[in-house]
Amino acid sequence: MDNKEKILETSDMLFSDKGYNLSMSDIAKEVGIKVPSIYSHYSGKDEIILLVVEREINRFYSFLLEEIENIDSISCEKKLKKTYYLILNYYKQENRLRFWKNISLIQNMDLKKQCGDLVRENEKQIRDVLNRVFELGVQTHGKNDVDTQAMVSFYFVLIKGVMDMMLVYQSQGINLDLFFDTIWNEYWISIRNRCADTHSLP
Amino acid sequence: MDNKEKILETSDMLFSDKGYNLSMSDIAKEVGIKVPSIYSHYSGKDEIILLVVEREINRFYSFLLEEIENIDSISCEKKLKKTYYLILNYYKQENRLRFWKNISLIQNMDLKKQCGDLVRENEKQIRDVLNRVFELGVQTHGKNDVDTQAMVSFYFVLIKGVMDMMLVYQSQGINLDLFFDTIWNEYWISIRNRCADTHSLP
DNA sequence: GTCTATAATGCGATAGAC
DNA sequence: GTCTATCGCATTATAGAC
Repeated sequence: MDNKEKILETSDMLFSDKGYNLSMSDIAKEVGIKVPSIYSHYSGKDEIILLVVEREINRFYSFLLEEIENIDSISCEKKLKKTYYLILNYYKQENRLRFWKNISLIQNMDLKKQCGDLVRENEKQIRDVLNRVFELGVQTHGKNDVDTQAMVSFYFVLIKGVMDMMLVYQSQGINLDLFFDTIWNEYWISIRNRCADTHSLP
Repeated sequence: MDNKEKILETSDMLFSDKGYNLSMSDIAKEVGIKVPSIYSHYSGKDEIILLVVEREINRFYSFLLEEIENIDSISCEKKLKKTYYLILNYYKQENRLRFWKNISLIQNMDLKKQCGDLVRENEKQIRDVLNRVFELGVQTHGKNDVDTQAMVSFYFVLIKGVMDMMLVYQSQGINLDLFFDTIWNEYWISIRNRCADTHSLP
């Protein structure tokens, strides 16, 4: 791997650790070059961070959209559950959760806005896909009067809430898989009456 | 107000804005003194931040615990709903959400741990209170086999998730009250079968 | 592309006069 | 308690030799 690429890989790692406060000297030390050499590849710190964040955003959302497309089940529950675990297992990976948390904490306002816009744009796509899943689910269940947009919002709250708790639990070495299951079960009870494929009241 | 107090008030404001990256010169400028004067009141930046965070944590949790105690309703739903809005309306206040987000992002690891421990300690108290609310709720509903700990976890996920979304919505000027209501309704559907005081199936 | 040397800035913190 | 002056350090970035 050439140094140009190595700089980005190193910066990805450092960004997940230190966020915007990663320093050029940190990068140089880790890559094994001196600071001025970095400037022969990139214009500066902000360009590097933007590139690293863009790459990660594209990687995650293209992965997620492709995986969701490939869920062959027509069951609403299975699609939602699979997506839930897809997202959470992605964030369970070393550093990925802190990487994403650090995006929203970039101190440079211009850069922060650029990254935030990129995230929102992609998140909207996921929102649309999920909305269609819910619409199909409530139709199958024969409840056309249900507000699917609210259900998507609630689904997002669920994911974001679990991610927030993960940060704490991860540092305490608590078993995350068990936590994921517990929360999913609680959640599924909440919506199975509205978009389950088979009626299964308690 | 004397300068000693004014330094803390200013630091509270600056911390919610810049987090750990607030600078001694920022504080001095805002208070209207020079940097060395701060050192005649406090030992340094870390002491100031610790004091400011401690004050905020104590303020919030004593407020919350007192308010929860004072909910005279015996209805499980009302208690949970009231608590939900208490917390979210507190965080809706100018800066408070970013203040709390910044606690978890303090770059000084010792300081971060001290603050984190303080939060966890207080959060555990809230957890216990909520657990009793759920226990009472499921008993009244006659469903003793329900896992109330999981319900508390789910309730926490709910709150944390909404808070995460608030950060985005707040900056976009979206009506938060409507969002709070939507999510609460979605949530309540999920648990009314298990701890509602009156059976009210759809 | 990589280096040495250095500029320019900002930071937390201190000495010591008043 | 407040100030001026200053230290020591880290940061991003550039000039110019090789």
